[in-house]
Amino acid sequence: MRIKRNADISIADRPVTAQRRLLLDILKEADGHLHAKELYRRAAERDREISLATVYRNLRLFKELGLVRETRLDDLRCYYEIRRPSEHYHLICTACGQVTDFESPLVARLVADVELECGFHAERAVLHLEGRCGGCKKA
Amino acid sequence: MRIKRNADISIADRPVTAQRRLLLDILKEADGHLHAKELYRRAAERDREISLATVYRNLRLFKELGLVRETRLDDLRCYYEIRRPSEHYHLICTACGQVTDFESPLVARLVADVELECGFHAERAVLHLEGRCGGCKKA
DNA sequence: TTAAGTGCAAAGGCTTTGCAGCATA
DNA sequence: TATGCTGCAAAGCCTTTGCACTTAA
Repeated sequence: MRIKRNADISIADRPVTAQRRLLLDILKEADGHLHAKELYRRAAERDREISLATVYRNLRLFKELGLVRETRLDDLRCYYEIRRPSEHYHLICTACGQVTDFESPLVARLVADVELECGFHAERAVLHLEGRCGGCKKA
Repeated sequence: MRIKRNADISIADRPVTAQRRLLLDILKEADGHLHAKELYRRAAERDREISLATVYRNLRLFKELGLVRETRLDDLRCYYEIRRPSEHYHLICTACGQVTDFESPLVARLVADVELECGFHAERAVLHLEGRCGGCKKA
């Protein structure tokens, strides 16, 4: 066992262990859309002792702290990505599996419409479009 | 074991067993948003011998035939509902758990925008808004 | 000492699958 | 007989949890 604390980043008031730092680093490098096992695989390349339980525990922590966003892009598992200032959504190509981000001002309008018409106050919109990306459309 | 075939409805060219009929009936009555175990629970009230495996197998069949739509409204499980002619989306109240349907023409516009701007051809939009329904907003 | 984090293994919960028996043609 | 559906039980997969040990303050 070796837990190395690291003071140059902070995760709320929680201790920053080497594992946490490593996981956040990988999430940032990956630019999103990692599932837990893939994150674990990449982390294990740099720290052979890290465990899957630690990955899950910290993903949950990051999520609760708002550092990371969890989304279910398929029916198998959750995907995680560093939370960015602006909300975005996903395009999922059912042919090649590629996941791309997109933004649209229409989502905010839709949320406003729903509040007016249904009285429902939305705090989060989960939106992804499934179909064929530019490349696969041609093929 | 008793498999009773029933000719007065059809499921593509597949045999309509008593179990399939029962499951479709319950899905129709429920007006959507059932998860597999709840569907099983309700089915078992009328047919004590039906099995959870049959529920899952037939949900998958219905899904493949386009009779039923599967959506993950939370991270635990999938929810199933009879597919209706017009596409709709869901409002999920994080306070009381209530799930409501809504439609919006903005989704079609968004899909068109994405096709123009990103070259992505969407075949399905998965959209739900999480927040507080009218009742829970006041409380 | 006290509170918190970790690895390991076991357990949970949802879903799928293997198998033998039954149903229909 | 041949194909397809079913129930049951077991297995799969993702995720969480219990426990003992380690770390840091």
